[in-house]
Amino acid sequence: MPKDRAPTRIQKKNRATILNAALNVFSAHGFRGATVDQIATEAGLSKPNLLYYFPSKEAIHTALLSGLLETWLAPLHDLDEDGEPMEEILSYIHRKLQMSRELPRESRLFANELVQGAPRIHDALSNDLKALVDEKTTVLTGWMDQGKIARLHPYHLIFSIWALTQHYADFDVQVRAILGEEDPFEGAEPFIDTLYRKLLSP
Amino acid sequence: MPKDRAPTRIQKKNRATILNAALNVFSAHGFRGATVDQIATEAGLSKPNLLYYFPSKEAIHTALLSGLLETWLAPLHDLDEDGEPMEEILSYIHRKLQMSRELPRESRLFANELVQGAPRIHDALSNDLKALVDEKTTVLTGWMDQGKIARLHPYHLIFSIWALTQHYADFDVQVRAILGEEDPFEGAEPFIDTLYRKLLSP
DNA sequence: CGTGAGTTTGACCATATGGTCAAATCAAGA
DNA sequence: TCTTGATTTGACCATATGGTCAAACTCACG
Repeated sequence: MPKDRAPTRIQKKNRATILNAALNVFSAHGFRGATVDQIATEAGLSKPNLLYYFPSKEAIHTALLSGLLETWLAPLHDLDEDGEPMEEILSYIHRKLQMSRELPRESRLFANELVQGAPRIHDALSNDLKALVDEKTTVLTGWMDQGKIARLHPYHLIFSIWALTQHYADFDVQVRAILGEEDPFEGAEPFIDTLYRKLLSP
Repeated sequence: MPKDRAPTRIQKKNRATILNAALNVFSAHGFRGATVDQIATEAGLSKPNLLYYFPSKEAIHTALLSGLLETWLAPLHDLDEDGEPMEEILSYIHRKLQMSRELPRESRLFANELVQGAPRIHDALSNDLKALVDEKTTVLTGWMDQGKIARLHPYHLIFSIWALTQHYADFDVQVRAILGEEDPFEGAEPFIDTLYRKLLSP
């Protein structure tokens, strides 16, 4: 393995290449379904060379997940207590849908992990994620108390946003099998927007 | 393999046992993540004995999927063109949520398959599923034309129902990590009900 | 250049896994 | 009870897979 000094030019490039290749493979096949050889080939490296940069398959997966968790939660993080409630929420939803459109691999990486019981990120869920959600539901409840948005179960409101937006990335094949040529996001955007405008109107 | 005469008592029992065990294992680990040994152990049989009833791992998986697809689509099938629109749709949603609660393994079996691109059921999606959805969206559009429910993109309306209801089965760990002790379905039921009443009101 | 650290790889290993087979055991009807 | 087909299994096989290692090769820098 590379010493833990400042990473060289080559180390930087290869680590990034590997993580990108691993994202392709893990998101498409899940942890168990992905093979180190597949990732190595995808990255254009030999297997031993890949294992020179990461000590194990598990290490690559962990590096990916923890590196992407922040990105994944950023939209919710940005929900601003001091903003205009309806606008803030709709903007959050918009950013979330945008992520499903632009980062479907990341969405499926987490989906794979969650569907199988999140064996490798259970801690992050009950700690970081729960903390963030608790913080933001407080904000939502505040807005409800002020009558700015309709009173709803704040946790389920957030779940619904996750479900509706991530569905288009996670179950992409199904959506496309039904819609045919039509671009899923074309119709999803106004549909979801309408849905939440109606739902949240006080 | 058993001859294709009328199945014996033992054949019936063992096939059922195997499919049930396989549902446990496949839904928890995905196709690639499940092992024949695991399924055999779960079923209380030896591996060769299990392979006496099904010719391969793939065959078990296929048998499961095709056997459960009907069950899975039944609620949508039951959506009755001649019923009262709002009531019909809310009833469909209710049945769908009930399935997430009572058949989470089945939900995750399909979720696993879909997230990974549905390599083994792509045909069923573009044929059976698409046909059924097309049929029912026609009904929905009819109701919209009559002004019985709000005008919305009918496909996305159905997607939203799938997303919101199956989320509770597929991402169960995440939901529970955030809700803690609270029963997810306790709050989900009224939340989703409210959501669609507001959304569908003309 | 020369040299040592950083990088790459062919060959290899242990284990896991899907699947096979012949022999043994069991069950039910004549 | 006897016989025959159904059922079960221990032993085995080929392949796939995660991971190791020593030797070879590159590259940056004095």
